Amino acid sequence: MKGTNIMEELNDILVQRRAKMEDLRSEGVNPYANDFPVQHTSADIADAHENDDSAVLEGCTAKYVVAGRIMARRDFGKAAFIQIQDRKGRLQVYVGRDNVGEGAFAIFRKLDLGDIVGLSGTPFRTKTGELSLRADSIRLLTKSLQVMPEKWHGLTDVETRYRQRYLDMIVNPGVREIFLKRSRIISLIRNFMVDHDFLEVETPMMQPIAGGATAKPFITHHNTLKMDLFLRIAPELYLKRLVVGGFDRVFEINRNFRNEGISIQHNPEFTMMEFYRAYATYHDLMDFTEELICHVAKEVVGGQVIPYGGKEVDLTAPWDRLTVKEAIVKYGEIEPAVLEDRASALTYAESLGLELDQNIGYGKLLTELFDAVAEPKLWNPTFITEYPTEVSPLSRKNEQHPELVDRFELFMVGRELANAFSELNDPMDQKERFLKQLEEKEAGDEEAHAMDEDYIRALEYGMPPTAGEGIGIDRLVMLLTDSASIRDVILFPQLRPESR
RNA sequence: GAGCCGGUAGCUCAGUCGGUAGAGCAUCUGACUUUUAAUCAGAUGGUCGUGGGUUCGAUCCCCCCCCGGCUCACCA
Repeated sequence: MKGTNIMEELNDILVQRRAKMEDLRSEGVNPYANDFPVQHTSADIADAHENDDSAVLEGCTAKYVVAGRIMARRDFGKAAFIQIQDRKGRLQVYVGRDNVGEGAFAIFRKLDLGDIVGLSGTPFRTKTGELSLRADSIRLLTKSLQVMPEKWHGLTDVETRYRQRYLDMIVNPGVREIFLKRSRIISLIRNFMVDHDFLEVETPMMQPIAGGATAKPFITHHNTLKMDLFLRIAPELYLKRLVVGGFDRVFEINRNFRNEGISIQHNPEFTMMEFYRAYATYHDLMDFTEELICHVAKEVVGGQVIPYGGKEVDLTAPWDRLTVKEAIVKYGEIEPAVLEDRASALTYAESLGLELDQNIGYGKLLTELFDAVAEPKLWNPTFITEYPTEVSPLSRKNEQHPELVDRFELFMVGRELANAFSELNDPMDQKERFLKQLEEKEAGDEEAHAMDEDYIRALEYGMPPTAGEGIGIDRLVMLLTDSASIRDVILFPQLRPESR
């Protein structure tokens, strides 16, 4: 039988809800009304009357028209207290038969937790002192056919929270807070950049060559062009083309996609801000980054010492600055000489239990050591400089030490938050670096950088000396919202499809 | 990709040393016009993640698979 009734698959509560909705319809109540002009929020009432005592409110004739979802309900036969939730918070409403009328009250009695109502009323204080609204009218605006999670324990199952984020947002106020903060953080960053005369731009998400970083890309296909495209792993090469074109202070806040593992700090799509500033060096960007993040933290968290993971992070400037080697020496508690030649560094790495290719380059070896020994211990913000040229195909070489590049990464709470360098603008050098990367690709490194001929051509027209940086926005939001997992700061984190 | 842990009512959880399951909240019926997890009386609700095996009998033991979490690997 084709038309198996879906009702048969529903539990009793869901069947009841649907039946109630039909009842309401038959009584002439539209369960999906669309004609209620809301005039106030819960916050308007709180803001206006939080300091009024019951005597003052007794004479108050102000009328408020609000709407929201019923989150709690305490019935007393001919009256009830409900709590409604709107975008600003919760409001207690006293609904009495004598105030709203017998007909409206009879319908109100049939409403469920989760239903959305519109109502009007005047403020008063209850016997226990809670600022509330005494409804003089109430009506159903939207029927909820699903059941709200438990009022006390709420929704804690992480899988359901991520899959049904809407429900998570309804019942977990902390989740709302995080995403309100996320929005605020991004606004603050955007305003800061614009105030410093940066121009916001949008560059391709679908790219014929996935450049600007070393990572495995997602592949997609354009039917009409009959060509594969890559979802971008970074906007870098396009933004630098804009610097060549004369937009010499640009930034972009947008998604990158990397086809790699998922973890507590990695989502396949993540938000990054990249910015480029001509006539600046990576030293300038260290100061700029300090200023930017301190500013955002002050606005969002209220200070420079912020809670994270049960501890505190001190963002007070100036931040520590160490070279890669200094950091390994400091946190590995070794003699500097150990790192001065490849062989002794490799012996040291093996003593730590690192499994490395015997042919690993000296530069790569140093960064492996740094990741193992120093990164997890960098709690307060620290700039790390003097990265090997070998692992930095797009960075400008240091003029005194060409085996190093003018680059820093910023670390906090044991993880990388930003990566910046003085840009390589010598097209010949750039071409050689790309060729070197191609060799590595042929040697089996899937993530080696691809050759981008047009980018070389752009550099040949001349790119002014420029410094550029990428800041991981999700990780910054994690830090400023004291979130342990990147999934807690991404509205819809990537999950496998729900099995049915 | 590997290891460990988990999946029982709408939600939060307990439980069965193998004899087909309980609580609280929610829901339903009734009482109640100032409650704050309201209260009181009664009631309903489950293919115990999926499939297979062992067994007289499996939600429980074994195996495969699915989904999630954490750790590691890769990376930002």
